[in-house]
Amino acid sequence: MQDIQEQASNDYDPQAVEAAAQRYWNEQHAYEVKEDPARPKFFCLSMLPYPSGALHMGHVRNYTISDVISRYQRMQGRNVLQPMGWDAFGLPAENAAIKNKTAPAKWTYANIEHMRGQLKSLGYAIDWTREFATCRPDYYVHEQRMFVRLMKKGIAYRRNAVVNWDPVDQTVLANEQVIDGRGWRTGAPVEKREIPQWFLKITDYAQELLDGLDTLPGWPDAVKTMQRNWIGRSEGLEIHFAVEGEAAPLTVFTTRPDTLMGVTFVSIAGEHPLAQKAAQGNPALATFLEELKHGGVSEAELETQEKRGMATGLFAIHPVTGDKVPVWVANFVLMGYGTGAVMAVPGHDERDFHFAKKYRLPIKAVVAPLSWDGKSIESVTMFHDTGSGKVEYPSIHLEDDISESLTWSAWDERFGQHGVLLNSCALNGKTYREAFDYLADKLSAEDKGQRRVNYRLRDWGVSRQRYWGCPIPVIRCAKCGDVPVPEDQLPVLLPEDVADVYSKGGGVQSPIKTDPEWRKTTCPECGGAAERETDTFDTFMESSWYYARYTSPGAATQVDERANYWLPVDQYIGGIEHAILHLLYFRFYHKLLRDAGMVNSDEPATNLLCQGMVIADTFYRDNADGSKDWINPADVEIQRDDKARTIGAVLKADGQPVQIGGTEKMSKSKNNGVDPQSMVGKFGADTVRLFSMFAAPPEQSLEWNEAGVEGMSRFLRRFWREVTTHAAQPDHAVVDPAQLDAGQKALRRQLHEAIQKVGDDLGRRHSFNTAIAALMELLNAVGKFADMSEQGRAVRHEVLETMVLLLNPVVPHVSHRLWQVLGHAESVLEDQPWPKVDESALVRDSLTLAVQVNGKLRATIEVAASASKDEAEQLARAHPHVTSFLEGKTVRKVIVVPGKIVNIVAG
RNA sequence: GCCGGUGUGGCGGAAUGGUAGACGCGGCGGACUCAAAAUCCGCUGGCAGCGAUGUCGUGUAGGUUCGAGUCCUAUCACCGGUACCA
Repeated sequence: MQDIQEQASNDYDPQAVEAAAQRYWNEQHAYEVKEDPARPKFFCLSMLPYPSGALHMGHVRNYTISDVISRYQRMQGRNVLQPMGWDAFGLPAENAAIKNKTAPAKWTYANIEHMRGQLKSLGYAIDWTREFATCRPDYYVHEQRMFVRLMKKGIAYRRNAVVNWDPVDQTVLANEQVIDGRGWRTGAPVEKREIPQWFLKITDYAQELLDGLDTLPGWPDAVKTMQRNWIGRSEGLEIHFAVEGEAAPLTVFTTRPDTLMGVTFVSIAGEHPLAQKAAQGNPALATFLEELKHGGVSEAELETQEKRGMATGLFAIHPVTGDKVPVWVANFVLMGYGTGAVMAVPGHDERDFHFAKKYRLPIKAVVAPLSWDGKSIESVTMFHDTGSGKVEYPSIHLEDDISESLTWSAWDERFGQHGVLLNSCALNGKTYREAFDYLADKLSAEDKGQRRVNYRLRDWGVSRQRYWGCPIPVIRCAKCGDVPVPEDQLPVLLPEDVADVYSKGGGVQSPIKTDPEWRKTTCPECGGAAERETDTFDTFMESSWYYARYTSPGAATQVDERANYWLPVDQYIGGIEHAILHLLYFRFYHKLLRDAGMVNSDEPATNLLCQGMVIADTFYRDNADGSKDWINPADVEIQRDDKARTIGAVLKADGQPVQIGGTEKMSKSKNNGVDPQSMVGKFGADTVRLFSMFAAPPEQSLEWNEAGVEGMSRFLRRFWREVTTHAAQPDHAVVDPAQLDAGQKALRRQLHEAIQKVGDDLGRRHSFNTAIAALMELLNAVGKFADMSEQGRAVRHEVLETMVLLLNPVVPHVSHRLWQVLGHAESVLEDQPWPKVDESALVRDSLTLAVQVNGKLRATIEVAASASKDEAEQLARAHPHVTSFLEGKTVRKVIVVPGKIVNIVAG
């Protein structure tokens, strides 16, 4: 006790406080957990980091949110699991290896060592005994075993798919490596190339993934909406168009069969076999198809490029009318989506409309809106193709109005809407639904089509032509085809010792692809010579099941029975950038685990929190050549005018001005990154944690600002001083509510209001910034509270002791020490129960009501807490500010919201 | 292009349809100090006014409501995702 009192009298020394607390937690194994059926469990999971080299503020934010929730939940009596691991495979390791001429494994392991130390300095309540790196064979062996089982089930299969090809480096490029249509390293124009790839049939689970979203009230609506749209369920018809001179029909999918009679051509993808065939005798078309191969494969690139097409010379037969319609190749039709062919209805589809106008293809109106600007429609003309090159557009004729603007000469949104059919023979007068059902029945009966549910979602391509990933456990045998590696031969090891390849300047192509020996093996079925698959898995594969592995450290199988104690995850936290891909694969893989009998839940996580980015100011100077020198914010001083507005900035080193470049995501390229480690060294982990929780609500972007960090440090020092000063005073009495005077009651009420608010903010709203603000207000209040009477000191003691507990989830090191300063034995504070609200302390004698006249605030009044609506109204109407506004007016209505406002409506 | 989100003082933000700007930063004034730092106290959205107070104000334009930062429609700007960055 003596040494505690001595230390307590000293100023707050974060380094000493944090080292002591962390040492104690380690000695106590405070955050190592086991399954305990007697207690409610809470699995708090953050997205595992990629070991890029150094912890960045985005990590700190993610893991601090997770830590605050974890510690709070444990104080609620839950058995909390908070694990950590490393998403250790990935492209950056290969890029770094090429640059540094070293092996990806070595770089990765060194980064993990470094970042683990950084994470530990932040004092997270993590069970480190469960840590793993996904690049280790004892992790990925389970992934390989699952894959060979999925092959046998038909969930994993191989087919061709298009990739970005760099013709100079002779490698496949990731979408982010394609910049303006060129390879980032070589600058060569990128080409599309079809290669065989492994896929997982996520589309078999499309409906379940869609329906499952309705069982996740704890997920943000934005994420669920994005996933719904991504899955993109649509109901429509599959329609077969016979092709003149071809045996096989052209199959299209449409959600608008009601517009079938408006089809004036059919569009197909450049890679479509029919286009390829047509090009054989058509040099112009062959050249065009060759041109379509330029550029990358990303949707953003494909969708924003100019819409282009060319006639194939082939004709399709309209399945109802028997008319001939031309078949066009169009660059916006993609082989990978649906059937690679679409029926074109330029009268009622915007994209087809623009395409038809550009290539002077006929436009036919077959659906009329029910009304136009509220006017009823008299008639709609069909198109006329005069044959002289002059095109007349269909037009709508309204009753009592003749206007040129109603033609199809320019697109109008209403052309695409449902309406009543016309110019469609037997279908005339039918609605969308009637036409849909009529055609579905008719085409099915004639074997020309059928009803179909289509999904936008495509199967998950898991092959990567890279080295630093989990080898795909398949053997290619000339005789037996693709044979899964037998389970007793797993894992297929990725060789880590490839430093030689890189030191010689190699590595642009995968070392296991360039090594003639690695692939050699024998076929497990026929025993003949065979080759291994040299592709590796997409790294989303590892990150799709890591959460489950945390529950079963050391298990010989992928997971064991412990998984069902911990799963599903109670709170998942990560960046919004993962809203679709990772979070969809994560949900999909959980269903694969379930169907393999390994887990018994349907969804992997019940609650999801998506945090925003960490951003910072940018500063630069222009170079003579037009490039920019980016300057780190730490080296810059802001200049202000007399109203505190920013007017400029100078470099601290030379005092000369620098340009201000706006606030952007922290990145190396803009040199606006702030190193968490240096911040911890300067201010301590608690201050860094406190700032990252206080500066913004978790789902918004957080602007790093060092002056703000200093403010947090100031708060902790004041809190420290307040507690140590109080603890140095003589013993305090116990609070006796009956004896409290008005000032003591007011402070105590503020405390209990804070308990209520902080609990709600941390536990339910995840509104950490407002919880901290409430505690700052409480500290301001206790700082002004000069009452040294016995009950005064007792109230102060209750406030400070409670604050230590309320702040513990955010600043656990400070709380750990101050708990002892307040006379308690050293302990794990998460085992203290969360403070309880004393309802009697919340009672108020009077309330402040806002008084409005016609919705505008005119006065505030104090009313007794027990005052009736009538009393409040009378008091409000008697207020002089109110009477002056009511002069000469008649009161028409008075709205009284108890405890809030009185609004007098007068006129 | 498409899908999702965000927009409030000089700045980060608060306000869960009911007093817009809590809390923090910055700024200004004061106390302490030989001085500075640290610390403490006070003020701080714009305009008008000595003041009481009035008036305007939540990207822009409309609308719903007794009452809108919050709900609806349109629009602009920025951010995230767009299937091989993680």
